[in-house]
Amino acid sequence: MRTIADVANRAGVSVSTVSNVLNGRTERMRVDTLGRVHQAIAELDYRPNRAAQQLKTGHTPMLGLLVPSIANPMYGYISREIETAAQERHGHRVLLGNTYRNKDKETGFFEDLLAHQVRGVIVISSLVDERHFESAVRRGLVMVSYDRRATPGSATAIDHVSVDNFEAARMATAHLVAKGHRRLGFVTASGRTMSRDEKMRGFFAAAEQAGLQNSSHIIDGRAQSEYGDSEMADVGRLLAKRIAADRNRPTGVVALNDLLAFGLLAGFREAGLSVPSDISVVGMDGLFLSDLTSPPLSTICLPVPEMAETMVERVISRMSNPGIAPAEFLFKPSLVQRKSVATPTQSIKVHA
Amino acid sequence: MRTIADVANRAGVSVSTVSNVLNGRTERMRVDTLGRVHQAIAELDYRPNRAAQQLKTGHTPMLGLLVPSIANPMYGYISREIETAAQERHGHRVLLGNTYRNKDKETGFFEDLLAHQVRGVIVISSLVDERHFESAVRRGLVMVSYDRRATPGSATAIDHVSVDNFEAARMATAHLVAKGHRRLGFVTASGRTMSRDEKMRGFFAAAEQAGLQNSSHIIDGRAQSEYGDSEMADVGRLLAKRIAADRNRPTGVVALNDLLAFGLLAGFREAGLSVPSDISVVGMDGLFLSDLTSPPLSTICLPVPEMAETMVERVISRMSNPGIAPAEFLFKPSLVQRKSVATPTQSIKVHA
DNA sequence: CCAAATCAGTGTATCGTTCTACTAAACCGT
DNA sequence: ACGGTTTAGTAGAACGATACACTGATTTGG
Repeated sequence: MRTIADVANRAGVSVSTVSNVLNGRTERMRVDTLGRVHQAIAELDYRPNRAAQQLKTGHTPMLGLLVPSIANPMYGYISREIETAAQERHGHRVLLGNTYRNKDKETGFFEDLLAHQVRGVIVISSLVDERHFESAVRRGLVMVSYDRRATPGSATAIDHVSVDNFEAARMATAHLVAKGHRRLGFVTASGRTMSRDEKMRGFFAAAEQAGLQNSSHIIDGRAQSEYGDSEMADVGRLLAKRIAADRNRPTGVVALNDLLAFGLLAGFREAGLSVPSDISVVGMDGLFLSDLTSPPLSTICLPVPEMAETMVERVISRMSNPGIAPAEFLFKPSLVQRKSVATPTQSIKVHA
Repeated sequence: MRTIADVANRAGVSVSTVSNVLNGRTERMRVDTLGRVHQAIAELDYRPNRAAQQLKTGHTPMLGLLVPSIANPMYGYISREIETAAQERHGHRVLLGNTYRNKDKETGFFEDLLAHQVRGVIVISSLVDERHFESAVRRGLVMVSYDRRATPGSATAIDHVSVDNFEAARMATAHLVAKGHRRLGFVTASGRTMSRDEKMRGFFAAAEQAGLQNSSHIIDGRAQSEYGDSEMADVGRLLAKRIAADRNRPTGVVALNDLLAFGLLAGFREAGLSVPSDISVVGMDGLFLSDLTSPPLSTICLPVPEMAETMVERVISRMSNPGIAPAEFLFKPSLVQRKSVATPTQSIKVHA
């Protein structure tokens, strides 16, 4: 590895001068000196050692990114957008970690980031209890959290970026109502994420608005694990069978997310129920895969690239300017109608 | 941030001694000294500064991971297994990059890894032309490449870990043959990955073996981009329509990968063809999603966790022991039969 | 009982940068 | 011609760890 001293030698200047050109302090510098330094850098194919820079300056162009599981297509999508924005727009690399929604794994990742002097981290879809974030934030981590709302009581300085989950579920539910459904279900894996709670509230709000509070229910199933990707679909499949067996079942259901909806679609098919003629389904997320199911899934689409860009922009600007107060960013979801929702038939109990 | 000197002060020893306990050189050390150091570390909540360690030692417990797009569920799955193995079994963190199968992005990532003194990198599914790897390897990167075979001529010291793609496609094709299919297609997005070439060879080998070389064809379509996740499915959908319109179409097709197969399934459905009664489809990858399609996809399953573990084990051991010669690791795929393959009906041209 | 060996540490140069404080030369105005 | 500015750099002390070469005390062997 070449060092700054090699460059200085070859250019016939001091290391200070090389450092100055490296850091753009070229105002008081003769053009030919500048030229010689640039040439020496090129000839030696020199690149500054980040570890040394970091030791000296205390920071490094790197971001942490925590996801429950990168195998989950939704988190994969978000992560791609985040990494691309961080890299292309801000020159930052990203350090990825799967947390499996495990508190110790999250804490361990924060410790490592701190040890590596990485000061910015984006946390995707963690648990409701955010107390283990506090210590890390107090020790200097700049954090933006996705898919959670700010906790009113909490003093922890964290940015929150999220889709309006209440609105997302409300829209999905209202869509079903508009299509004539009067018996509704909200299908979810039991778990403890904040977005889930918001969505349930949105579902009930829409049901109530339509005067359907008595015929609207939560249908939930416990997943094997908390982070769910294949598990999420498994829960959907299982619940579909439970729903199919219920002679008083809803005519339309909204699923916690697309993955769960995929499981639902598979489960209904296996149970002999056809979507949408026997039962309507609407998902949430807007995965590209939701266009490929049978039938193509009507879903609530999230503005992922915009949210990703906001998250990256926030961590990076808050790192360089600690004065910026943490804020909350709520994005609007949108309904994409495909083929999994229809007007309910009268012959609902035909199967019972 | 606490430093090693703070710990030394509090424990009443020299920094050397603290460094010694940090690095496990405790043989010649009185238990009480060791105890005092440990206590001081705990009391101050001290963690060594990685940047300083790195500057001194020249390495850091970190790995690079390059994928075409982490939004692709297959790469997400592989990445999750890699990150988990690296972290849990070797204490290494992973630096992720999306390459979009772009040479400059790959090269840029290598440069950054080198600048950060990260010496190990796993490259997932890059292009056939690996010449831009050479310079990085020469400059010290320990590389393992996934989904490519070693290039016989090349002297570049790279490990290759892959599934036996030839065998995978051969198995898929043989499965179709065993079910009675006599007109076969291999559906692919045109692109220039090495695994694609291997798979095509496997397809033809199986066809020839069955004496079907004259009724077996490649069906390919150009994708919008080279890295394809949603694009891959789009190609499948498009090609499905082309196939459906062909009165002399194959009765069974094997798809380059599951994502393409998903597109195929959707496309056939839209074209009014039913799988498997009108046409059989077999995928490759064994994504968890392939169990959720309609019909559930018969596919060739890859031993992802084992391959991921091997990749991680190889980078890490080759980093610490440069004497180890690069090698090639070929894993065996396995057929998982689901519902997308059936015996061809006689009434093939019913639709034409 | 004394030299050699062992024990239990310690002093300090070093890794490759950054950046503040300094300086030597050239240029002014009077 | 002289002091003061400006210009165009340079010297060197950090940053926080590591590890080689050392040392002063204790133990051992003959």
